[in-house]
Amino acid sequence: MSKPSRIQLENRAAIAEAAVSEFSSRGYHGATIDAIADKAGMSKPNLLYYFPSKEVIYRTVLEQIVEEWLSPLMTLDPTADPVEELRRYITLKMRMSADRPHASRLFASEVLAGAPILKDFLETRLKSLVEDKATILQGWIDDGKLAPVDPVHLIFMIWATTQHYADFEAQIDAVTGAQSKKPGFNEQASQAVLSILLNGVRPR
Amino acid sequence: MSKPSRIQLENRAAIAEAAVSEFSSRGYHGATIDAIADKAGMSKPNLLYYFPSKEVIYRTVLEQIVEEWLSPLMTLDPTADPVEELRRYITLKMRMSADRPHASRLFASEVLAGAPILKDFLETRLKSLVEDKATILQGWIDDGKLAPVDPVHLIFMIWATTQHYADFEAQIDAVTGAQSKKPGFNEQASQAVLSILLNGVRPR
DNA sequence: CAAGATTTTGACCATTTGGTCGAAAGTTTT
DNA sequence: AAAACTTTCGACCAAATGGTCAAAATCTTG
Repeated sequence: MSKPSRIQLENRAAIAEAAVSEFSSRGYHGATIDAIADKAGMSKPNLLYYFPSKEVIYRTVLEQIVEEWLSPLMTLDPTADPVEELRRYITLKMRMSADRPHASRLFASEVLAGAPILKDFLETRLKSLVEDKATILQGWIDDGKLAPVDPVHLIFMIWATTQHYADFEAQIDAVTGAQSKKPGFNEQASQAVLSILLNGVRPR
Repeated sequence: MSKPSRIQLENRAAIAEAAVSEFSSRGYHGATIDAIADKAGMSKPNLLYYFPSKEVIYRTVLEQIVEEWLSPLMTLDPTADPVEELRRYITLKMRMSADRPHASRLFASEVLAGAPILKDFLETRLKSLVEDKATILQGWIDDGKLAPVDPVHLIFMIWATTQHYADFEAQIDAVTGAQSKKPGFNEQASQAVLSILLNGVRPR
């Protein structure tokens, strides 16, 4: 096993990108290898030279997404100011939603379907991560620095609201008249989300 | 055209229920007529005697869902207390999420895919409904009865958080250790959501 | 209960699609 | 530039699946 060639790297990347796009908008079963290969600029047999099967493509891109999806949650600093920490985290997640909407939708699509592939990951790594962060939040609550709310539900709410802007983009565009494409929309949305969530958890 | 017989009504209902279940967990393309027919307790040709095609089944159940999904938003009373009105609405949506998770997920799946079927509905009826309710919310804000937040984003946040409990059930179950099946979980979730959202919009 | 209408289904067809194969085209190495 | 290796793809296959049809079974009604 030698290092992958330049062609290998380029093609694998092109396939992954095309796959995220196709899987996220058509769903696992709706996406076809042909369409992914087309979008990646190669023939179907050529694509299958790089990935052995459709399912492996799916697993591969899903794993990549999960890794980058997870990273920002890991950085909650228990010694910092809770409201500012949450502001930073929410802002980051809003930006991720705006930057990689396909990735968000692919993850959503997998979970919607009952997370057949990610179930194990969710039950182990994500679970312990959430428990970990919930402890930090609970510590802040115990110190009176945060209003008393169930920390796990707070985490769910942050995920729900931030990811909503990517996952339900079609609905948001329809209702706002495609405002979400305009520059500044994301800032406006972040404003609103931050205002409500942070006021919602500020101790009173 | 005479009235549908008892058999017609029963079978159409059984098919619709099976279809919601299949479409919501497998997606449009992943669901098969065979599986829907099986779940509805009949053969595939028999199912196709009641619905001419897969797409018509899909459209039919989606329309039913949209109608019931829409109804609770219509009842915001501008003369009532804003926080209490929002509490009522959020509670109702949380209950809907818990009662009809499949329906919620089917709707989510359609919007995730770019709302190919519902686009028109979202751009017309839902849009004007949102504009309508946003006006009511803005009125409350102008009266100082609600914190100044963009009303449209507030509506999005309510949808996001409440539907999250149905749409991401797999993730929530994984992270909480299948707590969501236990009685009382929905009350606890409602508590947290209400606490954060209502405190978030209460004027200060 | 018999005639007519409705409901049900086994057998079948056409298309789509995931995946294979062998040979051709292109690259890299010696 | 020849050998060796990597990459590409046309042609093909088998399974899955949406949908048809004619005949059988069942139900309704005069």
